Amino acid sequence: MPNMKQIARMAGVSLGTVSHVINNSARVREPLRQRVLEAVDALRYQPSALARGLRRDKTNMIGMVIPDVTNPFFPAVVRGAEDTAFANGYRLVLCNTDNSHAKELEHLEQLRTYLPAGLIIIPASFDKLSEEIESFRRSGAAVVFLDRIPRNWKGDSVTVSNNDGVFRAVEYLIQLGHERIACITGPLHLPNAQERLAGYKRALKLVGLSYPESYVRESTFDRAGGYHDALVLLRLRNRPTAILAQNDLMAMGTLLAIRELQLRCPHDVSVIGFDDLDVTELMDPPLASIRQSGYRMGATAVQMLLDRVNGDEIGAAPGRHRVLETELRIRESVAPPSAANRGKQQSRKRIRV
Amino acid sequence: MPNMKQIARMAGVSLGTVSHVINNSARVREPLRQRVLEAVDALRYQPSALARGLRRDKTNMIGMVIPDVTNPFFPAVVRGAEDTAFANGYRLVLCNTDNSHAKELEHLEQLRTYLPAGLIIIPASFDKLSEEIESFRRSGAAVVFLDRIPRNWKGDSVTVSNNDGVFRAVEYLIQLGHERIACITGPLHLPNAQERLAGYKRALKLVGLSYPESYVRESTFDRAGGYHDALVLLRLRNRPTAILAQNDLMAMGTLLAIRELQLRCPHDVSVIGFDDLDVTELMDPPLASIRQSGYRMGATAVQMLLDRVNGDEIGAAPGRHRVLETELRIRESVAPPSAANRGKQQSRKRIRV
DNA sequence: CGTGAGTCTTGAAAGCTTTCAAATTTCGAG
DNA sequence: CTCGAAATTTGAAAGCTTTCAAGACTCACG
Repeated sequence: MPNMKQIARMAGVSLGTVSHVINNSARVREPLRQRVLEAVDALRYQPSALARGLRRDKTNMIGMVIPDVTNPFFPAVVRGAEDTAFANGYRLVLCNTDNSHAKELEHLEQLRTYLPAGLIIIPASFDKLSEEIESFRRSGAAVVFLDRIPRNWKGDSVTVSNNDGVFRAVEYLIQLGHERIACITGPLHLPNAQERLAGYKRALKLVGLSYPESYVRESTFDRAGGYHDALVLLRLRNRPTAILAQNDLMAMGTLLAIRELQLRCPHDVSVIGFDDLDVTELMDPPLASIRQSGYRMGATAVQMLLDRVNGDEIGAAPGRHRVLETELRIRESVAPPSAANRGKQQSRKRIRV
Repeated sequence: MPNMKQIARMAGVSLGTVSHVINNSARVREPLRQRVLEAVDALRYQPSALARGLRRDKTNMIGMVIPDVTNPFFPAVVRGAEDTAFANGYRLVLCNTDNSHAKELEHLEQLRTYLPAGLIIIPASFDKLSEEIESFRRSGAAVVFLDRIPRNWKGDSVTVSNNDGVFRAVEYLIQLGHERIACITGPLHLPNAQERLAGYKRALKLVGLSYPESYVRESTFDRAGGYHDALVLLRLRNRPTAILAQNDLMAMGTLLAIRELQLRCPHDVSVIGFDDLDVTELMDPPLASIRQSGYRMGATAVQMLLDRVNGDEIGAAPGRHRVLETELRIRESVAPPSAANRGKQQSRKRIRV
């Protein structure tokens, strides 16, 4: 591991000059410049990122804090982030929180000691997070929230149009003739779950469809959760003819539950998910879904972060809030309600919320 | 961001003492010790990972170099690695190479300047890699190869029993009565693709089943590859009754191709994949697969790496080569060949390889 | 009370880079 | 050829920790 001193000696110049050549931080006359570059080449010198970070008070790392790479929505986000980070000379430190506040905190505290250029975070906790995040910003790191945004967050963020996406999906179901539409939500302390639920309610309200309270079930964003709550919904006396699951994993669980009860999708129950994972088109039946591009979210977040880092004044400009579009992808898991199920038509009245 | 100097002043001791308390690197009398700890608490002091790494010539980071998180097999590996890394106070820097040598090299060169404690790598290139890897080891980092191992690698590694896994799967197909068994392989410059192919050949040879050269198709480890080569196989005059795809993505592509040609799985063609991804049981039909646990691979790799790091002499002990078991998971995509297809029985003769 | 062996503490050096003020060189003009 | 301004180059300091040799204490023992 050669260092600058060796380069300086070999090139017959001072430390400062070597630094200037490497960083283009000052004009250096051509002959010297050449000698330095030759030495760098000869010794295969690479500056120590540690020493550099120590001196500059900032490294080229970006902390990426997510709940769990194993959840199939997140890898695309990570990839989008890593690609644009890499393209700009930055590296990603990946941290899984499992939605645990304690783990999140530990990751953040540790990350901070590396003086990363910034932080992309899909938060696990909301209220208690702010102090640690503030401490990050004070130390000069740019912070971008992704997918889930704490209410009082004033900085940069990237989300998708959760409300609208679900609204259009439910609207579509209604147009097909569905009147008994249920919704399996994620944990309602998460803003994105709330927004998706709001979109559901908005669509029903618009046409004056009512729904029993039992049609909305708060669950967890995984397959087991979807499976469990779908079972409950499907056993209701007044069984829904369509189920909107707030993500694809829950939708998969719903399909399993339907199969288990010997019902058929879409004949007996239509299902729509959210995310539009790659695999959903291979399922039985292929799953309709509200598409959001994780890749674009990750890429956008890092881009915003780098804009901040390269911008003149971190924290000076007001926070930007990017909202990416969603897109409804209809597949075979959705169909008009069958004659048998359509029977007990309900009168359209005001929704009770 | 308080530093040690401030702690020292506040506690009325010297820098050295603070360091000793924090690292337990020397006995410190209780009263001083207390004062230091109080100061640490009061100022919420955390040592700078950069300065520490610079001084110690080693950080608590582990470089994780993989082809692509977006490939559904890898997230489990990453997660397994991150979990055991985190549990031991280490952090993961994630790098995607897209199987490009250039990207791999750039990642490695950059990583090295951070003096990571170690490196877990699923290599993209093989021959040309050794120099950079050697340079890593010389700088004191432990290196563990995962999943794909260069021929001449003498250090630590983790793989699965590729050959055996495929052998048992093909054996199973043969027991069901299949005689026309095809194989879609990954790129054959990859050791794991070679091993899986060898397992296939071994099983056929054992019972003296021959197969036309056209039954082995080298493809890419993704859905598009599987789809494309399955189409070719399915259009052969002597259509195979079973296809072994060397990973689940290719198996999914195969299912798509079968559907596209209006054939039925498993009635017309049985399919077995490799990996046993979570989603495969939801597919149409549920996909049989040779299971390998990515999580365990990742966790094992980091454990081996940390053993090295904590061991006395890095590089002293000979390389350990862990081979994890695979397990055949039969699902509805596999059935005995139908009567119609079984017709043209072939005489069992020596295989030609 | 003096001494020597331990036991604690300390301060400085080292690890590698960036940056800044100061020193040196270059160059054009007179 | 000389001078002053402008352009380069330099060396030291700073950033924060760990580690090591050396100094300061403690304490039992004679």
